[in-house]
Amino acid sequence: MPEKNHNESELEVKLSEFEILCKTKGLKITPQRIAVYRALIASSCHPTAEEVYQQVRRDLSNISLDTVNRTLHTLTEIGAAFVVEGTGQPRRYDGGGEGHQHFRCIKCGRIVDFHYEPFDNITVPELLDRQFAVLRKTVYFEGLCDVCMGTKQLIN
Amino acid sequence: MPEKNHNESELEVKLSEFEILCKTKGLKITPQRIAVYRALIASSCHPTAEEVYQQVRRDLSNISLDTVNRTLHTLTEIGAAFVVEGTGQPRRYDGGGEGHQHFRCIKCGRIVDFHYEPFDNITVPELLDRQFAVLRKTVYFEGLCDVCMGTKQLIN
DNA sequence: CTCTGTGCAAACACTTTGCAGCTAA
DNA sequence: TTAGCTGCAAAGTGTTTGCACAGAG
Repeated sequence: MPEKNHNESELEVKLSEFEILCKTKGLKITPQRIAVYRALIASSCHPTAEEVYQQVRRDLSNISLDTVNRTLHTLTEIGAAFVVEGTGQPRRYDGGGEGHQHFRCIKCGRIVDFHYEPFDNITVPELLDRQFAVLRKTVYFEGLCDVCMGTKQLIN
Repeated sequence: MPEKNHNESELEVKLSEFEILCKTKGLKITPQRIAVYRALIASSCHPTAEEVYQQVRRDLSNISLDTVNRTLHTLTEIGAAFVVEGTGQPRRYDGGGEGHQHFRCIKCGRIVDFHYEPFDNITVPELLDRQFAVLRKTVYFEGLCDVCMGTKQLIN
């Protein structure tokens, strides 16, 4: 699993914010939760539960895949993680950190991250904002990636 | 499955466009494909394969769920349908018609459609447009819906 | 006539659940 | 101490695949 260049302090900040969030929600702070969250934000891609599991195992050698699944789901519910859009199987997660957007190829399912400044601060429609608590705003594109377009042209 | 107020001619146009698309991609025009596509665009929500199946059965009483699944997948590949973002199980599909956006509750998974003019014509970043064929642009929000916020407050 | 699409059934992959022991607070 | 968490194993659920027949082009 590729890793990000997080500096130490940034990581610490995120972790303590996470612990506070857990406490707020009445969740206990367990080594497993810390490890899963840590692995998630350390990953630069959008790992599956399995991938997070493999990573976390390095520290907690006897954590179970179920716990990773359950924890990921929990993180998702408290807004500490998100399921990547347009997902097929297996589900892919995102630490929800820096602003970036996704492009997904409808043919091969590949997800390409990109960052486009103007999308960083989209305004939430008033109506929506009044009614719901918006935790995450994403712009999401779908279409054919370069590889699949190439393939297409060869076939047709 | 709730239905849209499509007028006849609009439906016809969509269907013939669909047939042309199929031909372009070298796909045969079968009653099953027509029926699935028809059911999909007639639905105002984001039906699951199962829901489409139930609908289609009214006309093609012995179509199989597998065919519906397979067809939905095919439509997805040719850009005639899309999988709704942030999907868990079961997958939900969208005919990709009118511009609208989605809000998804991270707690209960409910998907709320909304329409906000300014989001209708988002510009695709040049870099992306050069490299990929963007077929669909979506703004997608996640957070807590009114119901789940209410619940939350009662619990904590 | 040919080759793709369909229906059926079995196989899969991932996710969820139940329970007993464990652990953070 | 005690609610909540974890690990294990088993059960689900939705999706995919292989094959033979049927039907579109």
